[in-house]
Amino acid sequence: MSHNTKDIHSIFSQYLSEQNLRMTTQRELILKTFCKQKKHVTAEQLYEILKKADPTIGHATVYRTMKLLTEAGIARELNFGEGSIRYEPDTSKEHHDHLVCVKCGENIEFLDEEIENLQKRVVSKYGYQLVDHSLNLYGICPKCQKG
Amino acid sequence: MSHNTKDIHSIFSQYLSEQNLRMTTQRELILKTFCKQKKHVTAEQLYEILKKADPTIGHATVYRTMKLLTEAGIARELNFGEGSIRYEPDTSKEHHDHLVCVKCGENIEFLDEEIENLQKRVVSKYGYQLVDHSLNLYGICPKCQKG
DNA sequence: TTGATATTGATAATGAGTTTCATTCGCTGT
DNA sequence: ACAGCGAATGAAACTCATTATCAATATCAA
Ligand SMILES: [Mn+2]
Ligand SMILES: [Mn+2]
Ligand SMILES: [Zn+2]
Ligand SMILES: [Zn+2]
Repeated sequence: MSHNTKDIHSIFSQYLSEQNLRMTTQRELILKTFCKQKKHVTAEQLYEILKKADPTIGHATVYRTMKLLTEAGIARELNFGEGSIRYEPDTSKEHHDHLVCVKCGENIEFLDEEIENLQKRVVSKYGYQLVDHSLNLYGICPKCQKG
Repeated sequence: MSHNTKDIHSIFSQYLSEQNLRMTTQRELILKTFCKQKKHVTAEQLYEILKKADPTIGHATVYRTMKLLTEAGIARELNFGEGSIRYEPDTSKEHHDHLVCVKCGENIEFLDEEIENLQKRVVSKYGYQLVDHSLNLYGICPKCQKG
């Protein structure tokens, strides 16, 4: 269920060759750096981190590559309504949704099988074919409730 | 449970006076026009509609007013990941979530009490205090499945 | 090694939304 | 009706995330 870096690298390579695209040193670096992140990062945040390893890397290349990683099923886009997209690895763990603190941004990943199943029930009730879903719960974390 | 236009107007008036703000002809027109909409509109779409009634109305006024209506509890912001915010009346019906067709944008409003309750269970499990939630299901509608 | 073509990074452009600011408006008291 | 003051407006400039353009460069199959 969980992939190591090598697996992910070959998943990406394969995706690229299927699309007649090429593996490059920039794409390798971005993939490696992205996978190392512990938190959900925006493209801009990742760009700042990448500049330390390669100061010549381009802004647009990071955006372009994150889009490719998403298409390849390696990254998942998260929209917490902040105005920018965050990314998380999509292959390293099971699907999950997010519980986000509106004060400090801290967030918890959860998976509720019952909710997942009920979502499927809603979708089929209306004859839709499920493609994706986005469930974000917004609240105040225990720490921020005190402060 | 449901409000008519007059109710909503007085809700807005009251909110404005509480905040030491003023009712204006622009705000009245925007409120009236917004409430007439059958679909979820973006501020930009509403601006285009409003220009027909008042060609002098300003872009910024529409954005500013939609924000006020949201604060007043009259409008609700929806984020379907399209890059812009849509608005729907928040007082005219019960809370609901959305099932959106990724092909044509058609969307269905649904309310699943079981899902709502399970969400509360998740939030309290982690000691958070629920503020809001956003559940969007993305799929392909029956019509688009054929095409 | 070569050549076709994909990729890159600098830069300009886009699009949603916000800020600024001089002018106008709404409201309260006269 | 009138004055005065702060709030509101519209035009235009601005911000911020993201995308498009394009000349120079890198990749890879032959
Ligand atoms: Mn996550
Ligand atoms: Mn709705
Ligand atoms: Zn917090
Ligand atoms: Zn459809």
